[in-house]
Amino acid sequence: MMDPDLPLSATHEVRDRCLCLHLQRAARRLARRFDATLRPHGLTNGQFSLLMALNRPEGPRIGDLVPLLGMDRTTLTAALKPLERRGLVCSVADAADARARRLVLTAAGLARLKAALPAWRATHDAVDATLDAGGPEGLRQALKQIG
Amino acid sequence: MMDPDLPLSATHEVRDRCLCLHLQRAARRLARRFDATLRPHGLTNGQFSLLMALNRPEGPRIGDLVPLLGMDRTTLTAALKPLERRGLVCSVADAADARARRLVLTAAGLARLKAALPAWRATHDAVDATLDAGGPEGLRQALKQIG
DNA sequence: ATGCATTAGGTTGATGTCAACGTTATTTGC
DNA sequence: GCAAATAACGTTGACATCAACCTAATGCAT
Repeated sequence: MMDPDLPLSATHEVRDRCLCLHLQRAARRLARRFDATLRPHGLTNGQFSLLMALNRPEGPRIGDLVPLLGMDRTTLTAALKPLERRGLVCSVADAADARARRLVLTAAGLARLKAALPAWRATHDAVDATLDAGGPEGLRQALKQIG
Repeated sequence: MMDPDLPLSATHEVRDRCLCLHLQRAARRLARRFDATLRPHGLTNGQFSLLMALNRPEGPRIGDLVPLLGMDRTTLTAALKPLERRGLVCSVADAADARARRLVLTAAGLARLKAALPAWRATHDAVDATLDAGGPEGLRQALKQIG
């Protein structure tokens, strides 16, 4: 039945060792956990991270967020649409560069963020506590090397 | 300008410490890297993992893959559609349970997998080599604790 | 100054992702 | 045996994700 060129051992190798698979799986599960925590506040984990990144003296441009969030520029454009529609974010033309737009938290967006912060912190502390080997900092370091 | 209830320090706390953000970001970047490696073979990283999981003596049911891939059951249903349409996977009714269906690699799917395996291995080895602190095994352990 | 590469961003199409809800089949409790 | 609970799966709707392709503005080099 099994193709000798693709033995079960290859399947098990991917299952047990593939960092891409392990990372995707852990990311999905952790995302669901944060999504559940943030749901009462009407935010997903990605929306929380994005909104929080806008809390600066000067609103960032889309391109500024790419290295921070690690997502494609066009993904960001799409992710902003529901937030703008819900009035949590608005974009203003950049004063110095007509190509760019600055992203700004609205009062509603700021209120949403402030309300959600304790939930994020509680879940985050709980996750941190489950990490022993190397501690959370070791994991963050390892993730930084991968990214 | 900045709301005193949501100071910059909170924003920096999320940016620097949020494991959810760090995990999502690393997962996106690594996914793009594997996607690029697998693109000549017409597969994404997720499709590769999924197809590889079907390489068993007896095709698994959808529910069997949920813990392995860590994704929602309905996500799996959706992910299978393009693969079935392209003739890489087909589903057959389970002999013992009329509710379930078994997922089976087609000959084309198997060929695709075999062809893609060296690319996966090369990229995977390269990623492994970039991890020093704790080594790849330490990271996998940490990810398992999170998931 | 002007031409051209670069940069910021948008749009489209395909796929990935999940919650909420519904259907059908199995199992379990009595 | 049969009713209720459970389990396996599908569909829908909303959002996330990226590659490929496009427009417009900036900047630099001559």
